Amino acid sequence: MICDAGTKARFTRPLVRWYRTAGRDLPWRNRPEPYAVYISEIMLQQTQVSTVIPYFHRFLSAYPTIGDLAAAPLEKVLKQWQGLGYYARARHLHRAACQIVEQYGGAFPSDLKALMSLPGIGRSTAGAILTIALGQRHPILDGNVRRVLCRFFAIKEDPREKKVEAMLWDLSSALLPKRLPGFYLQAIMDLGATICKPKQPICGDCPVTRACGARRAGLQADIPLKKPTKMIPHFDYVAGVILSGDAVLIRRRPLKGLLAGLWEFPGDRVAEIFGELSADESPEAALHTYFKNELGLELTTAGQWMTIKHVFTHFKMTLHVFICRIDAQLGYEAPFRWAKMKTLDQHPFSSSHHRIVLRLDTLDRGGSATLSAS
DNA sequence: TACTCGTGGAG
DNA sequence: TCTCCAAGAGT
Repeated sequence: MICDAGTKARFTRPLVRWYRTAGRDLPWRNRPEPYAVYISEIMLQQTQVSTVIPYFHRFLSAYPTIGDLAAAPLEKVLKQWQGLGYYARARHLHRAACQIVEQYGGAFPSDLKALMSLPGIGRSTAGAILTIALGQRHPILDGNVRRVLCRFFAIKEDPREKKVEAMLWDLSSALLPKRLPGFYLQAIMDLGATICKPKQPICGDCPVTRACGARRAGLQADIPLKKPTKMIPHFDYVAGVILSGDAVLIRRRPLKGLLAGLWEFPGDRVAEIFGELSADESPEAALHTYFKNELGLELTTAGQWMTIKHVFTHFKMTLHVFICRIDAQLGYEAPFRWAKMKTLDQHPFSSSHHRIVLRLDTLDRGGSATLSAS
């Protein structure tokens, strides 16, 4: 794919002109320092702008500088991240902040390779930070740029193919203007987000519609090539809300894997508790077996208390929740903990388990309504 | 290369 | 209700 000077001019000039009037006013654009741009770029990975905005404000308020972030315990950072998903981002963010403080004296690295060596920062994120915040000139290749370039240059091949991806990086690099490259990067991302959308692009409002290859060929809906949808499995999970006095039993998930480092109500996958062969056991029986095996606890539950359906990236979950009050508050060791009801919501929970926290909170305030099912 | 890793909004 | 998917990176 060639990109001569004329093509470049027909793309970048109208785009930047369009951005001057149609660009979005986003909070991190008022804070051009590397730290704020860094936080925004990490939060925006696979996450929509409208979701990120409130998190961005809260995060910057809690941790105004990279030093504040590095000094905070990981668990507090995860609490700030609660509900945003992809929690490895928060763990990497915290680790990277510590590294920047220790290795660079708290000054943000201004070198692409140095930045990319930090956890959670790939080529695109590093390029965006240096270009937008420091005025350097690096290409990016995120979902917006990939889609806009595939359409503008009418690339019909699969953009996830290594060869095509390399070509897109080259194009992204070749199109970078010498003047105000950071301005241009934000322009092309805005175009992808508001005009050149995945579905039903608004070609009539596009500043480069006349030179767009896909538009000319009428292939806007077919470019970029979509990957075939894959069936994802469904699993049944159980969780137990164990109350004793004014405390609740919770458990911290391991620091690797799904929802790493978050707290949850103890339980497991039903098939994991019984073994794969006996899948027809009831969730309630599974929960009893789990508590007997893990904690030597004989539960008495009165039917399902909540049912929570949740969809992860690669599987669907039905979470069967049971509630039970016990007398003795046994001193369980990590990763288990008895949390006072009032401090429960200070722990970071996954979205599905946080729904249990909220329900528990209304029950707690409600006073005597206690353990009735509904 | 292919899989893992969340969530909520839009249509 | 179902499907798609949003400023990717790590393994």
